[in-house]
Amino acid sequence: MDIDVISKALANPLRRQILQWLKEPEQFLPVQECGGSFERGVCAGHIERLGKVAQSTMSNHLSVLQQAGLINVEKYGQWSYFTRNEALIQQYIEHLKQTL
Amino acid sequence: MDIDVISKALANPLRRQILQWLKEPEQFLPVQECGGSFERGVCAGHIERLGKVAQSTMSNHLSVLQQAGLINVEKYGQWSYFTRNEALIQQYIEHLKQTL
DNA sequence: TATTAATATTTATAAAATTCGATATACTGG
DNA sequence: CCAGTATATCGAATTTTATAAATATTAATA
Repeated sequence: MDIDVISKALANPLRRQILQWLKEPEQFLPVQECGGSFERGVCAGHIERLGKVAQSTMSNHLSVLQQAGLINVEKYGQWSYFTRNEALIQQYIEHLKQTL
Repeated sequence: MDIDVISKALANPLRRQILQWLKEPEQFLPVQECGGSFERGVCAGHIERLGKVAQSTMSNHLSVLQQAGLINVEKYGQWSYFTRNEALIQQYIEHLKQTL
């Protein structure tokens, strides 16, 4: 758990927003467009359409979150499915409680 | 409580370190150099000596923390005494627990 | 009042982060 | 193999952040 990398990843409103989208995707996305469920997570394309930035920009944000360990990626075919890393998120909050 | 400003203030290792120094100053500073106690907080000069950066740099970091509301300043004579804003820090952690 | 000390502000510069278009890669279906 | 789709990476432009020297401000003191 790299506190510095995580803190920097969270120091951006869109990246924090992405984590919220991933928390309750059904609240933001039509489930039928995602193969009927979000079991595998949310694919990059859908996240891109929620944020109003270029595809490469969103891809970069997802990469930053991933490098911080805050989200996980699994690839199925041509899609990348993103999910929150709840364990690390909780660990980070716990760390802040102890050290901040 | 401006989450974005706070998150950005915390996205810097030295600023997080400053919060730690202010948490337990007696662990880092000789109390006799501070008028016998840290009741008023820690003055800028001592914080500057703990961090190995220029005076203006540290003053700027303190200003960023202050603008985020994470620390408070009180001036006595020519000194500025800094203290943690525990309430806001806890509020921020609580906010993360709810929204992150 | 002149001097010194503590801190803040200004200014300049360098480094890092953000954004996006273009391109590359990888997979799918025909 | 080719065309289309999804995603990642590269390169450049722009913005933000970090740093420090120089200067300004404010208070204490000789």
